[in-house]
Amino acid sequence: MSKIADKRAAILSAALDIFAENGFHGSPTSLISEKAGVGTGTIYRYFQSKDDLIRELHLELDGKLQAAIFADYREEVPLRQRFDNLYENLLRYFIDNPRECRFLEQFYNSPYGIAKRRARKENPGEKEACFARLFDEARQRQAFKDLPEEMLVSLSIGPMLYAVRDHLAGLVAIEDRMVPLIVEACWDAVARRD
Amino acid sequence: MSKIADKRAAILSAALDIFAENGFHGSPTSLISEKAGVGTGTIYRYFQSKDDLIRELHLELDGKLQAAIFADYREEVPLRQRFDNLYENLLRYFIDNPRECRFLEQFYNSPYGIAKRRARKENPGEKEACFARLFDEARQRQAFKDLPEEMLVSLSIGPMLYAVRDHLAGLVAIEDRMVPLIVEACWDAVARRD
Amino acid sequence: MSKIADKRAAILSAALDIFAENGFHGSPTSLISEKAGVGTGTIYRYFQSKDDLIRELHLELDGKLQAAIFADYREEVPLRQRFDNLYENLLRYFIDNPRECRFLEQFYNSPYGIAKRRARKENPGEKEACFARLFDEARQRQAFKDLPEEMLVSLSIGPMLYAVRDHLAGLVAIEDRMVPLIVEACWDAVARRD
Amino acid sequence: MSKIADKRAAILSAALDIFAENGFHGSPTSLISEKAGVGTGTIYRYFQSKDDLIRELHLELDGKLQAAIFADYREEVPLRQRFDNLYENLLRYFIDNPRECRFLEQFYNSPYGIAKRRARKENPGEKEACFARLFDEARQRQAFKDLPEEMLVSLSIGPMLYAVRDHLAGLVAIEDRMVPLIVEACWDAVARRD
DNA sequence: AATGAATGAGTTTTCATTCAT
DNA sequence: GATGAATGAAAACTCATTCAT
Repeated sequence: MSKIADKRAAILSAALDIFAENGFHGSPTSLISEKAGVGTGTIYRYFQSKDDLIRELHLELDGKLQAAIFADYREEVPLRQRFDNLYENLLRYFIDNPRECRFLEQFYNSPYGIAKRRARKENPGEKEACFARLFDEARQRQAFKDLPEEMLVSLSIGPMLYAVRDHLAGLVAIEDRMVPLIVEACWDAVARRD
Repeated sequence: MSKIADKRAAILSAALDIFAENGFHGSPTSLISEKAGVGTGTIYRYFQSKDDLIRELHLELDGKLQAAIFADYREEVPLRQRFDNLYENLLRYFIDNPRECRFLEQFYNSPYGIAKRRARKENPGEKEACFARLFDEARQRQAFKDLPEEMLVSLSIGPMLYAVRDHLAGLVAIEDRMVPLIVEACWDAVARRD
Repeated sequence: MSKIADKRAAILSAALDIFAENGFHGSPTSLISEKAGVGTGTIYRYFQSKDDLIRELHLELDGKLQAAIFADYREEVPLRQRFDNLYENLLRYFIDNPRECRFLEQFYNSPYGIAKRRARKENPGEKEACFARLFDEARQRQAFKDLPEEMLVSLSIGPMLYAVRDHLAGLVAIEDRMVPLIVEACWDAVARRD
Repeated sequence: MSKIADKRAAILSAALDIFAENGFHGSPTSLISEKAGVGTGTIYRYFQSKDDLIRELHLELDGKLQAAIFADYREEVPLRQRFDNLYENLLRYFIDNPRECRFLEQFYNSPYGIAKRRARKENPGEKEACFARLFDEARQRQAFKDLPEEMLVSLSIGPMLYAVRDHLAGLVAIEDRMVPLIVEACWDAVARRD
């Protein structure tokens, strides 16, 4: 790891801490540079602006998140098993990485994130495609409710993300035994009842 | 409607517009007063500070939201009917009032809102109690999954709020025919499968 | 006393209280009108501006002060007796009227007061003339130090005003037995030593 | 002198000028920064707030003042000589440094200064102790009037400070030959008459 | 390349004054 | 005459960004 990468990484890590704690607007760049152990000007050698730093941080975290979710993904296993695998990975990643979760939550609720998601919808990546295939297959098998694919994604991910949000806010406690039940809730939300 | 209520209402409405659009921090009070058609100082005749304005706006909207949800609520109808009634009202309110939805989403994700929700958990109001009774009854009848009440609330409300969030972001379109299906998704997320 | 005089007097009294407590700049006119029990606009029916209110209040208090000092003044008694009489009256007035003292102290240290005193020097009133005669007589009799009259006034009044200032600030306590000693200090400051 | 000291000193000097002229409340920070030739934000790099700037400026000036007063002080010379030395130094310092005098006058009449003086009374520094010893010694020798030490300080300093105040206001002119007479007035104010 | 002092536009808030009622 | 709601200019202070070193 080069010196350059070190500084960049230090800035991103400090930014993550502080954004997760105080939000984008409650986080002066001076605080970030201080926590990162670099000069205030140094941020601007690695990032064009604070906004750019936020977007780059998102890219970084989004990559890690996808890697975590798809770490042990296998297309060939049965549908339900694939679903459970993805959602459990997602849930565990957020529980284990609260800073990342808070940042991403914030990001996707901000103008930055809304634009990003719109762009991604137009131009989906490999992982999104994988997700889409899963939901498409389920729909074709009549396993899911008769709703558009994007709606099914929202509905199935909602239970988990709300549970995590309240867990991180200290309003509920997700214990280990609850993990499968939460994943089940995600499936049940979109599964067709017989 | 008196003159006094007019100004206050104009400020609250302008603030709602602008907060929903730009977030709390992206909304200078000068923009709010301009949009409300009042002087910059006038905001401070009705609200002690910008923070106070945010909190008062929340109170206002929270009251309206609760009124909308419980508009036609009847304790005596069957459990599932009560559930469907509440969740459909909630969904329709947010679809019909996107500014309110965005504001509340933001509020409950901010330090203000997290504190508020903690306080409410300690000291629940009448409506919360009503909600709690519903979930308690369902659990006693073994209708819901074996999870703490708060977790069930998070899980059941998540599908809808995520669907609405994406709808308001323009990523999916909630059509009228989907409303019962979304409500069903909320129920299914927490219902016990036989 | 007419209604009109009542309101005016109420405003002046409230202003005195608040100026003495908080200083000119720490005293919003709204606070003054509230304490006076009148509308915020009413002040501007009796006074052209806040500055004007301050100047008028000064005039009022200055009149009262002079009346108090000269209440029992008699030109025909011996010099020293006249001096003691004036200075004791002054000291007692300030001890008994701390608000007035604080206001006047402030006033004479402000741009308003400095201009006022310059004007008065150019164009002395009856009481100033009386004072001047006293000091003039003393100098002619070689009773006072060889200094200009105004300087003698400053030197002789300084001990008392500093003692009162510190008394009102709570740093020293002027007890009754000290009054003659303080007056004596004023005399001694300017008296020629033999 | 480093660059950093330059800016700080420029701000303090500009602030002194403007405070002395217009008072604390009549001196916007924007005026200070403009006069100092720095940006508006720069003040806040060196001082936490305007209040802090005022307090720091006081500390600076108070230090200089004490240094000037005690520049050639010697404990071993006779009492009267020590007194004359201190008071003449004080007088000359104020005549030579009118801005400093006006600032300090204002400061000690403001809430800042009153608190400061109370604190100093509780917890006197080295110079105050020196002053106290002088007055104590004088009282034990029956040289001074039978009054508490603090009162003697007020009475003895009053003549000079009033004379200086009126001198700086342009109402009297202190000429060089008057200096010993003014110092004598200070002594006479508190000295016991035989 | 890295720094961090300096900047000034932009933000919240106050308050003397006005004017419609 | 009296009111007090409304005003907006002006104040203190913040912080993303620049640039000389």
